This record gives sequence, C-alpha cells and structure tokens, in this order.
Amino acid sequence: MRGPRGVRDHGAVAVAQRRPRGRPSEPVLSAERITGAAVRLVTSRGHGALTMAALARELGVAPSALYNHVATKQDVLRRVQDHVNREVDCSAFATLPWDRALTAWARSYREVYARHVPLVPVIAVTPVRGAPHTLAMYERVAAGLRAGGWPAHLVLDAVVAVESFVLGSALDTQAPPDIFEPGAEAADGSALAAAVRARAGADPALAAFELGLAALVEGLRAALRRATAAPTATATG
Amino acid sequence: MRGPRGVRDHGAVAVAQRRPRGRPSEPVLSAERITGAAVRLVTSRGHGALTMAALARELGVAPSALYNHVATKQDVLRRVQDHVNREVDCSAFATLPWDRALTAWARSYREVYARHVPLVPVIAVTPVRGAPHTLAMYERVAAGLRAGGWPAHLVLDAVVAVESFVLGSALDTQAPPDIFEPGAEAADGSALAAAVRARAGADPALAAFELGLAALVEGLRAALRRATAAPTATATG
DNA sequence: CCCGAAAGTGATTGGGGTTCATTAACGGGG
DNA sequence: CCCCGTTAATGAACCCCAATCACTTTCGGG
Repeated sequence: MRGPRGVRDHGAVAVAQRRPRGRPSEPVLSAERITGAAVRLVTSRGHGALTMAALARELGVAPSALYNHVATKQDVLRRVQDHVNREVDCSAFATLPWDRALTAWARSYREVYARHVPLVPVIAVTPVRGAPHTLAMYERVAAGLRAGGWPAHLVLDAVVAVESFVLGSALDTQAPPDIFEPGAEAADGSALAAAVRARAGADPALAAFELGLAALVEGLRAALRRATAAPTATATG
Repeated sequence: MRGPRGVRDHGAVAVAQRRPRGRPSEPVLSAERITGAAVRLVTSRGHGALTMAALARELGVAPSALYNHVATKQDVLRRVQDHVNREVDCSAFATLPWDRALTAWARSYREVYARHVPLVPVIAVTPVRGAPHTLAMYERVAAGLRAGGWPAHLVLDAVVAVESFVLGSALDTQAPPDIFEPGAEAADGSALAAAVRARAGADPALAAFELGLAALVEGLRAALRRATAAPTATATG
C-alpha cells in the first residue's frame, strides 16, 4: 500500500506502474529506503523472504536497480543488522551498577537476536565502522563498564565474552525441545538420559541462559576484583 | 586417489569411467561413503566447496544419485557435523575434576568449531538422535558433571550454557581484527575508542574467550555450591 | 520366474544472486 | 547554453546450486 507496485493495468490511473526505461526524474531508491524495505520484509515475513527479487518487488523496482545503491546481499544484511541493533536495550548502564546493567543488556540482546537468528553469523563478522547503531550500543556498554571500574584493557574482552554467550544462546533458542532425547539405544546407566529426564520446565533454553548468565556475571565480578586488587594483571595459573 | 573418478580414457583400464545406465552390480554409494567424501571435501577445500555437484564428482557419480542415500543437503551437513564432533576432546572428564575438565572440553570444542564455523548454526538445531558421536560426547560430559556432584536437573543447563558460550566464541574467531575500530567519527571521549586502544595482544578473540571461560566456570562452581547447600533450589532474586 | 524395490544416469526445473547492455535524466564546466 | 560524463533506472541475460523426474537396469523375496 506504499509504492506503486500494483499489478493489473486499470488503464486510467496516471501513476506509472511500469516505469519508463531511463533514469527517473525523481529518485526512487536510496540505501536507506532499501534498508527500510528489507527490515519490513524480514519483520513481516521472516528472513527466508528476504531475497533480492522480493526486496525489489517491495520497492516497485527491478532487482538490478538495487545494485546501484548496495554492493551485495551481504551488504543489505549488514544494514539490516545495524538497524536491528537499535532494538537492543542498553539503557540500564545509565542507572544500574555494571553487573546488573550487563545482565539486563544480555537479556535484551538475546531476545532480539532470537528473533533474528540468521543475523547471528553476520554480526560476528561485521565491523562496527559504518554501523552507527551498533557503534552506539558498544559505546554505551563500554562506558558502563569503565564507569563500573573495569580497566580499559579488559573492557572489550568482557564485552566480547558476554556477547559470545548471548549469540550462542540466541542460536540455542532455535533448538527443538527434544534435541537431547537419545534414541532407543540409550544405555541404561546413561547420565545423559537421566539428565534429560530430570530436566523440567517450560523453557529449557531460557533456564540454561539464565544459569549461564548468572555464572558469567558472577565470574566477571570476581575477575574484576582480582584485576583491580593486583596492579600487574594477566597472572593466571 | 581413492575411487575411480579418473578423467582421461587410457583405454585398457577396465574400471568404468562412465557407468552404464541402470543399477550397478555392486553398490557405489552409501550414506557412510557420502559422509566420508563430504568430510574430505570440507577439510581439504573448505565449506564453500561442499556442493552436491562437487560431492557427486568426488564420488564419481551423478548428483541425483546422492538422493538415494541422503534426503537433502542439510542431511549431509548433519552427518558431517556428527563426524566433526569426534574431534572434540572429552577425555579430561575421566581424569580431572569437573571444572577443569569442563574447561579443557570447552577449549577443544571451540578450536574444532573455529575450523567449521558454517556448522555452528547446524549443531544448535540438530537433534542428537541419530548422531552417535555427538551423543557420545554429551554422554561423557554429562557423566563428568554428575560425578562432580552436579544434580541431575542442572546438568543439561550447565552443558548448554557452556556450549552456547563456546559456539558464540567460535563465531567470534572469524571476526576481523579491527572489527571494533570506530570510524573517524569516534567522539573524543569515546569509551569504546579508548578500550580499543588499550587492548593489546596478538589474539583478542582468544583473550576474550579465556576471560569468559574462566568467569563462566567460576560462576558455575559457585552455582553448584549454592545448589548443593540449599536442598530446595531455583530460588533466585 | 516374476515383479516390486532399489540404485544408478541424464535431463530438467526453479530459484537466487549478480552482471551487462541500454536508455534516459541529472548536473557541472567550457 | 550545450555538451558530456555520471547516475539510476529497465530488461535480458548468466551462473550456480539444490532438488525432481523419467528412465534404465539390477537385486532379491515370494
């Protein structure tokens, strides 16, 4: 209901439904419009629906026209990913102590990427350069950790550690509930089978995430204590 | 140098280089042979080289013949993934206390999947049913945790938590080294820019992994202490 | 011995990303 | 003011890849 990508030719309607051949008088596309349409497509019909053809259709344009504004589909994905990062809530770093803020951030981060699993392999590889929202997110997190007493040389390691856990957990949300169900060949004394039977709860992926998150943050608190107590760090045994 | 997928026709050599039309007298393919060829392809030429056509070529067979033994390419990937899991070293659980064994397992696990990043989204979703090596791995880990004193209902949560962190970290190994480099628009007081400058070391991804792993395991030790001290668990605030 | 199931070949389909020639409007410099 | 390089659109390819289908031949159980 946005652009003139209507199908049938009703005749009288003036607005071009098939654009003439050359460069249009007023611009039809832009990198921003493409990103917006891609986000719309993904949120409404899922990542499987994001094809260059569908994107072009959404914009009322020939597929090849897209390549005047984006280099490749990976490029589109990078833009979508940056846009999605806006949804991650970093506000807690302004108000809460670093460990609670980190926990809140991780929860939000996981929730967002659980809805965008195909972007997980993208974010892990995409530089923040040219991804303003992603940059803003990291900036807030880094500032929060610094304010919480973390030494500069450890901030990124802590951020990356939590992020790795979050993204892995986001992948895990896609696992079928019976993923650990061994077949009939499960041995009688199987510790795995026993663990499967003993595990209760509606959302096992969430339980694992919360257990791991609490453990990770607690461990980071201890690491920070050690790092600030001993002046010369990196002594591990 | 294995199968008769030779190219030129040397004349005298008997073995068929183009197979006749119908069903061959002795079977050419099997699910195992396909898996083996797929693993060979992936390890020698990378995951990008694993196409059904290349796989068929490797086996000296028409692509469509593969579908008599595997359902889909995802199926092939699942088999490759199970095979790859054999490389993960779980031996420490037999000799070390659970926390050190878990650490060793995580290191090996990450190392293996850093070499097979495209399998990370596969393992997260694949049921262990019908994946014997994967099953064996989890069995050993679960047994090790049980022996270390973990209550049955928490074993899988702990395993999944560590696994999520490991797989996320495996993805992170693919990140370019300057991934956090902000552009020229980095504000002067940017905590992120400062953190980037302060971070030293040849392998930042490894540093983040080790920091997170130590923290996670330490936190899990604490969680276990709490869980075994208080009989009625799941009290979190 | 016969006939359905199984396991190959070869042709084909369908979809997806990307490129290329072409056309036409824009816009800065002689 | 016009001219010409740049830009942005169309439409028709191209290539790769997964998967299917019709067909052929062999296997193996009743």
